[in-house]
Amino acid sequence: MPTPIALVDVNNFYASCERLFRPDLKGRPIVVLSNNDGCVVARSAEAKAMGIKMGVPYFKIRGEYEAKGGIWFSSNYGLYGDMSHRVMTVLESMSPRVETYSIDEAFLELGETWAGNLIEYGLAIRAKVLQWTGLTVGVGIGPTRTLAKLANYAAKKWPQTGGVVDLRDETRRAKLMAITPVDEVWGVGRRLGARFNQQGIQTVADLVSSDTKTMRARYGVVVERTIQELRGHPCADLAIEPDAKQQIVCSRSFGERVTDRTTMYQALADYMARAGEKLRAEQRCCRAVSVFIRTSPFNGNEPYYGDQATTKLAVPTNDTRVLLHQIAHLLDMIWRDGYRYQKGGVMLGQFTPIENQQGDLFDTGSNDRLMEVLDKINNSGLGKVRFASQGLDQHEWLMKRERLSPGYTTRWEDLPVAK
DNA sequence: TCTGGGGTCCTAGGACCC
DNA sequence: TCTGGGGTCCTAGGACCC
Repeated sequence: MPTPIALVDVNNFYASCERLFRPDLKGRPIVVLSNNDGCVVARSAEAKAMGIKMGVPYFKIRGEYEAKGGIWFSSNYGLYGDMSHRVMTVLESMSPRVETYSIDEAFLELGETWAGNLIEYGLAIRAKVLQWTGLTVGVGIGPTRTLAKLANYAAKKWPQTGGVVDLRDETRRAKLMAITPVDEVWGVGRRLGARFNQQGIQTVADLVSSDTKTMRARYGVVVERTIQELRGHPCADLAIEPDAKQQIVCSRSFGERVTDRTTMYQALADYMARAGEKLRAEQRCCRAVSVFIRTSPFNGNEPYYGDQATTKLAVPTNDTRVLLHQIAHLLDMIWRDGYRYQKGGVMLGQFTPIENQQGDLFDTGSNDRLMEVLDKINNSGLGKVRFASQGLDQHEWLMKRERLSPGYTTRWEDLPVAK
């Protein structure tokens, strides 16, 4: 019998974070929008009940939604990141082995202390997270991560479970699977779901009872693993230590269309500087540097254009100046006049550890100190040092965030005041 | 007017090597 | 007449996740 695993996630995470500091919004529908206030990326229970769909462009629902009293916020990742950290800290106090899976989810290995009493354990987790952070979590328990995910789905779907479901019992599992659509399974997205349906696989039970060999031949090894996990055979361990990143991407949709090369260059320089910071935080150097630009794929009235260009550095680097230096010739390779660009970005890849760098014979000296000082200043919260190529203005126009909530937990000036 | 950002893994095919 | 087999690395594309 494999060690039981719990999947714990925060209900309506972003929307709950916003409401945490705005008790006056209790009972009101809340949605949080993506960057540029584009799509709906999180919904409160009330907004879900109104039928607001995940990922829908906000302008399509705005009129009706606001007429019905709906509230919206721009994404406040500083706030969500900090609240996430608090939740994870509580979870780490409840289990010695925790895998942070996303900003609002974690897998916990359940030790012997709690064996046989896992519903109570789940309830204890909920109570403690609520008391310490004010956020409500759901808990799904099973012998594999995929089953823990499924249990978590059930805990959300049926409130009478009290927010905790244990799927270690096979009879219970079979009952749930028989009534759960196959596309609720972790790893089955829209496309696979549609192909399964076509093949007569409608429920999770249908998938579990399918022939493994046939499924592997038809859909590949990922689907085979999913089936094994649904049968209770673990195919992956908990990833307690996150794997080193294999690529770093910094990209944004623009608040306004970009039509001149100089502006595009500044935007890319801005992303590149950010990518360099992330690279150094990972303690890595990179060899591959790419930039990409594209017009909107949604605008039928304009021709679409998008392309990317990559260069391989002779010597791996994490020096922002070297990275910035690549932009001009990469942009030359793909820039076309006459288009209204909607998005641009940079990518870094082919990483090597920082400590065993091959020295550059012709290098005039190490730049480590400069980058270190730069990062320290920029992380101090006291001010920002920028490269000239990023432009002198702060390009606030690059991203729209019309309704950004305060940094309640991350800025002294924004601390909520108790009355 | 208005459609996110940042990742992962797998597979197939081509280049290249011995 | 007749044209290997096995391996690696890289890239592009497709699928998925939150």
